[in-house]
Amino acid sequence: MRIGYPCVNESLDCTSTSTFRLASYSDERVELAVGNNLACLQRILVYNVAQHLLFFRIGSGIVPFGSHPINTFPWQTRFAAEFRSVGDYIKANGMRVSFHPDQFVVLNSPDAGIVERSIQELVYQGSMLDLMGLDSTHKLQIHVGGLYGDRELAISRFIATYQTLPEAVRARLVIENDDRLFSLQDCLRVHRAVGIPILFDNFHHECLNNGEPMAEALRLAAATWHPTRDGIMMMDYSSQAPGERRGKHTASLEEDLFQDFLTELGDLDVDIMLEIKDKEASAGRACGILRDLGRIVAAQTI
DNA sequence: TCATGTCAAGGCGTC
DNA sequence: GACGCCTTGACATGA
Repeated sequence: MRIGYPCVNESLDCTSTSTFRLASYSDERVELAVGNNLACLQRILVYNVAQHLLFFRIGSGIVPFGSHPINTFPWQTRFAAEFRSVGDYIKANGMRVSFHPDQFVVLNSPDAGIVERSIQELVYQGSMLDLMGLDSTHKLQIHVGGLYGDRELAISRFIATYQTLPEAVRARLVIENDDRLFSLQDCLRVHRAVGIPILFDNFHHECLNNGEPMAEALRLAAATWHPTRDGIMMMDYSSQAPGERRGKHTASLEEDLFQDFLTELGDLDVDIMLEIKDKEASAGRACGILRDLGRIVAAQTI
């Protein structure tokens, strides 16, 4: 079991997603930004290893306009050594990483242009994992997409598009149950059609479900992951922000709720991404709880 | 220097 | 049809 947090480290004075406006695009700015972003990503990973946080979601913006036609800078070759170095570090420390493309990636859109741009974005993000030399246990995480007033059609369009994806994307793509449109059961239908693993989100399941108890839902989702090809299940963990709109993520880990969740989890082995606003602070606390429970080993002193 | 508006990209729900 | 929300930081501009 690994614990992680997404994209941003609040303790370090750098960002791995620095960018600029499309209107001020230049190859020089791409080169500068990618160099800075990869250097910061490396620092974040070192920090994470020291804290024994071995799961990390890399931000989509490592390469500004990475899938936009304006970007013709050969960043894949220019930064091949840096990507490889990051990947080597990830492997050497037993880490696992993922990407979560933004909401603009909608594979089941009725608009062919949106689908094409979505595929290009997935190809871009998958190519970074390729450059890092990381296998198909490191994932690209998306939602099923929009409803467009017809659930059946929306699901069938996702399945049809999925079957046209490049193998490098398909091998890494996973779908996450969301909090408003596509429940775990919807994702299971997609899984049964094409074999795609389901990245389970406990908080979304609380918001939208078909009556499955949490423990059962976890096991249904975990069974969609092929042990060698996909690795153990990745999941997102969060809880409701007290007093806020339903579906809003909590600002800080509520330890009693996390303990309750671990009871539901039982002996299931998963990698947990804490989608909680204060990032590595809460991830560190979760790590401490699991260490006390003997679920993970203590961090190595370097 | 600081505050604030804005940024490639989608879709849903509300009014 | 317009707008806010998701979720979020940080770029870019103007005071």
